[in-house]
Amino acid sequence: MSWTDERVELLKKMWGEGQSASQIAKELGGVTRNAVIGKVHRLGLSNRAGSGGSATTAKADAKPKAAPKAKAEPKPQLKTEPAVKPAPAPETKAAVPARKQIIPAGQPLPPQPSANEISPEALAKVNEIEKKAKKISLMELTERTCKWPVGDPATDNFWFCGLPVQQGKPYCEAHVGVAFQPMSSRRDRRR
DNA sequence: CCCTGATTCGC
DNA sequence: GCGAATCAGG
Repeated sequence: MSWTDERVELLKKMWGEGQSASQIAKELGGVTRNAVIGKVHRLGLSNRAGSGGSATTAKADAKPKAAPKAKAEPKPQLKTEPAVKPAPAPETKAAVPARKQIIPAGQPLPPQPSANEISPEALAKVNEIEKKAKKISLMELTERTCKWPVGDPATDNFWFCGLPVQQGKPYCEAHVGVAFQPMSSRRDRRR
């Protein structure tokens, strides 16, 4: 794969939007994130518009041989929020009323406050991965384990999914699928 | 361990 | 110019 105009365009666009190199690479296909980063640098747009913060940028030191070269080209651009809204994480749902079986083990209805319609596909997916779930305990939760609760916390039939989370999200892909619905999951019921 | 971007250097 | 390998930080 070569860097055609279109691919470069997409690269620029995504980079400008703050997408990570790996995401860009994935989107483009046929290239690794290294390639993307390399290209980004060659294009001279290494620094993104004053992003607040993360990035390990500006680090050219402690390296054996390296001529410090500062190449900063201010690139004006508007940054539009990608609309990544944090969703309420169920996490530690403490309060378990005296009632027994609140949640049928087979069908998790976690954080959704209001009745929420979840696409059947997503649900099916969840049920499937549920089998593969690592079924970890609260103590075993880490930043990278899916924190989707399954079962009744009041019983020992309770566990967390524990599969690898989707980066930046508290859940694995399948659970992200049901936790974050596009917005209107309603199939327009023709009326 | 997962991810990020940065840099170097052989091709 | 390209990008894998490597580095460095979170």
